[in-house]
Amino acid sequence: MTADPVLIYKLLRKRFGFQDWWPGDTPLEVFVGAILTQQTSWKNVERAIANIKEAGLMRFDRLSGIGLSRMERLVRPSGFYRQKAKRLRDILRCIRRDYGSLEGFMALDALELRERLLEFSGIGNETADSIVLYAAEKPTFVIDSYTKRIMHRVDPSIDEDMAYDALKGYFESRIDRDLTLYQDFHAQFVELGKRFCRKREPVCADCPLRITCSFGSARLHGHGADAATS
DNA sequence: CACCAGGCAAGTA
DNA sequence: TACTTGCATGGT
Repeated sequence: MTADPVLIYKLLRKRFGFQDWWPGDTPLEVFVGAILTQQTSWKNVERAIANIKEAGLMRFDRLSGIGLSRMERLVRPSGFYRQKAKRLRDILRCIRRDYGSLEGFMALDALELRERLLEFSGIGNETADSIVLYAAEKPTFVIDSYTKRIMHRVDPSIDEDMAYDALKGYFESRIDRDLTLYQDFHAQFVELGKRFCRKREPVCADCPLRITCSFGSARLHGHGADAATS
């Protein structure tokens, strides 16, 4: 058993391949998606994003200026629509007021950008990091519930309730700060989590990665010899 | 029917 | 700090 992030990434990458995750057309689309996907399946978020696009509003100068009721109508399929509409609109207006454009805001360095994002109501740790990593494209490590669950199963000494910044630091101190690597690593965790590490998924105590026992042939955690060497 | 999905914030103790 | 509740739709 190991909790070495570098090895875990190699195994996941070999098993699932490069993910090319979150390929939004624009930084704004990624930004909007990051907020709308909170506690919501991506499928529903796609509907909301489609609504915005079809209305010709997926442009910062337009979306930051629409009314609250219209925003509510647009994002309704993503759930929590009253909260999300208000928060999204407030955030976009604030960025326009203080930075003029989304690019101007995204031009802040990663740490500064993260701090500014966390000041907004509606943006917490995971959403802030997702925006920095996938919209602004600056290397910061994203932690989500899958990451915590998987790491806990890989190494039970890692508490599933571990503080966000602590687990984030765990990865960032062990992996080179590379944009594509950080983006793909998080994507790999989500892929593994969705398929083999859901809440009620049985834990396999015999497997080095304690995820499940039904991984298929291209073994991630192989019972055989190549798990730790490939 | 219950439970979950790529969280967050506000309130309470 | 730690725990609880509200937010709301859609899928299994």
